[in-house]
Amino acid sequence: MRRGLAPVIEGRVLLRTEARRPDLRRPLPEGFAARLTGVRITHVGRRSKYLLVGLDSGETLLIHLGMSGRMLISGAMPGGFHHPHRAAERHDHVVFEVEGGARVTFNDARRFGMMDLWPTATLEAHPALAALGPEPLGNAFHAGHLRARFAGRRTPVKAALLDQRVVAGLGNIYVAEALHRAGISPHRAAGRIAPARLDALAEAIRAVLDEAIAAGGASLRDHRRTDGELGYFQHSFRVYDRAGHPCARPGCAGTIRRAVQAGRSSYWCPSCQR
DNA sequence: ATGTGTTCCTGTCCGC
DNA sequence: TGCGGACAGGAACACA
Repeated sequence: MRRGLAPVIEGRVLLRTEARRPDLRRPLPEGFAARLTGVRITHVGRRSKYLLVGLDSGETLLIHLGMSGRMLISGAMPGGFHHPHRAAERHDHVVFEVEGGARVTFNDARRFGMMDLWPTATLEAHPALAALGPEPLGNAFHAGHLRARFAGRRTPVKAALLDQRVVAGLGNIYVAEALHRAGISPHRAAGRIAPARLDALAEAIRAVLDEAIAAGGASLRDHRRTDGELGYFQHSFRVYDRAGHPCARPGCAGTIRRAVQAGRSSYWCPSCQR
């Protein structure tokens, strides 16, 4: 999403912002639309699952998509193309009009998304960001980090990887796919994984995320790219949403299973994930 | 401290 | 075709 938005909005002025309802999951901050009108977007960044839109007003707009949130670009598109604006649709909650003719619409059927404004100077102290673990694609994330964070923990590794304080930005799909690639059962206690297997896990996490980003994400139901197109990483799933199918690992004769852990579906191959 | 279960909201799919 | 129930990519919160 960041890669789709940056070429369209970075360096441009927000001419007008319309909040079509006062709240998403939580209330929008005081004066939301006014604070996002007549300000220039200096930078489009990301931390974990939060989009960070830096403004020359000294504030940063934080955006989380929740489960069903989309950021859709219309009007002036990257490369000088023009895509007609669409009529307002159900669940279009926030509309950004950008200098140069682009419009960005935040649509979120389930309204689990969030937006907030926070001073850029103290951004890392924002409650949603302060406790986050390292970026999985950054240098601070490696097997040694997992070893330290998993030490002594008896919680299933699936739950530990979904904990954003351990490593930032992994969701249910990418945890399932990474554990399968690393040959680790989602039920295994986090503190009982041999160091060599943590090497494989850290590498599997990076590989899954790299491939998923290149594919534009996974569009199972709700996810759309900023141009409205589907991502296609779902075609690369080896276990997620594949209960009853044969394991994709070469030479493995297992059958993918599904079980609920901590309220979320887990998918794994009992034969090659231990 | 560390773990699990519930909740927010709407849409879709499946079985009857 | 209609209806009820299960389920959905997240994360805050209550509680054991």
